[in-house]
Amino acid sequence: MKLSEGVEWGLHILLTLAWLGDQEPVPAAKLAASHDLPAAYLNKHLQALSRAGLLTSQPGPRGGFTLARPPEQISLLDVAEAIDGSQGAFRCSEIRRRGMGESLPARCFEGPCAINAVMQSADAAWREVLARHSIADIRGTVDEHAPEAAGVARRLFDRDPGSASRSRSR
Amino acid sequence: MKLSEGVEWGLHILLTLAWLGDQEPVPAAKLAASHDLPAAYLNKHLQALSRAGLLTSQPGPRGGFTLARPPEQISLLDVAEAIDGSQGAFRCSEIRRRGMGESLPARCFEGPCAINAVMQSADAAWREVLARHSIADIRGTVDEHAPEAAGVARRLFDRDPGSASRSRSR
DNA sequence: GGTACCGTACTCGGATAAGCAATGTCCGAGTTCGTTGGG
DNA sequence: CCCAACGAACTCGGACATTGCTTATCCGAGTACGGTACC
Repeated sequence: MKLSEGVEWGLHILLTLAWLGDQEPVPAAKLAASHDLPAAYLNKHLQALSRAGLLTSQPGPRGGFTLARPPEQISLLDVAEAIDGSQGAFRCSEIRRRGMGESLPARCFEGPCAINAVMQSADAAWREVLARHSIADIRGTVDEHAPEAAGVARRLFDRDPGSASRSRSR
Repeated sequence: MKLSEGVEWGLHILLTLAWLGDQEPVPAAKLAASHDLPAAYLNKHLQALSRAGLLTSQPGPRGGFTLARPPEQISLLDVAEAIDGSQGAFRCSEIRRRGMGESLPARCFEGPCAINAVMQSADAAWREVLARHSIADIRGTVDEHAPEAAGVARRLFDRDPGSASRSRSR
């Protein structure tokens, strides 16, 4: 069982966008540079986040990606499902019906497979934890232990309020 | 994120062995036939269960596999980890340190990555549910909804107490 | 001077290869049982 | 008749192909901006 590493990338990217806190689109190339990631591949995951409605994309010059919702309304589960798919880890193939199961009456299979039931409840517990935490929560925790991080992010993307040469600095 | 389908196989096989409830070894080929599974591949997973100490194997004629512990002491987590590995789903690659993270002081990285912390707690919740349920619990649930299943299993493996031609029936 | 048009540069978006782990298969080492020959 | 040695069959155990999915990359469609020609 292994989660796609794109989930980790997506979470860090969304955290970075949450730090910027505005609606200026950020191109994928700059987002990739912010964490030293391969730009072409990150683009793929950004599209998945866009399709899931977590990011809004804008083509053309001055285009890029912005958060589609406030960070408080984006849970870690949203990100994980957007990138890794919403299917649970365990998929019951009903092998209880095969082999010796074929000689059992149909009423034995009316209820759900007991093994599957426990596995699904474990999956639900996993999702429940992820749904409880939002990107804003992560931002809060990091700001507590590393207050400098938010400033570094804003400076990297020319969002420093102290600099007057912001609009046309490229 | 996808769990190996071998986990499902292993759970059903262990459930079948729990129904037999004795110490007579059962060869892999018969276990495979009981659920219509490819024998050669099932053998691979049985070896994993054996290495993990959940099954004991015995070579030679009249050899096979037996439960190494009573079903009450085998949790679903034991089976999942034996077959799919004990590594968690999320693996933090510390990308917070790369890119813009390089310009942050070292003290920012003393604490664990906040994203990783939440993901690990979700994994812990998943494991906790699986650790709470044993093979014996599964057997109890199935016996409740499908009481015929245990008998079919015992008959398939010549464990029917009513038949006198048990010892030398082959 | 103002306005409309055009070319350019930059962006996302999806279609297209490469690598690797999970899946699936096979044959050899080891052990037990039945048989056979001898005492 | 009893015992010991031998051969054969059956089992697990690990080494060897193959498939599918994750990872990785590229180029094309579309858009906004800047410059230029015209009114």
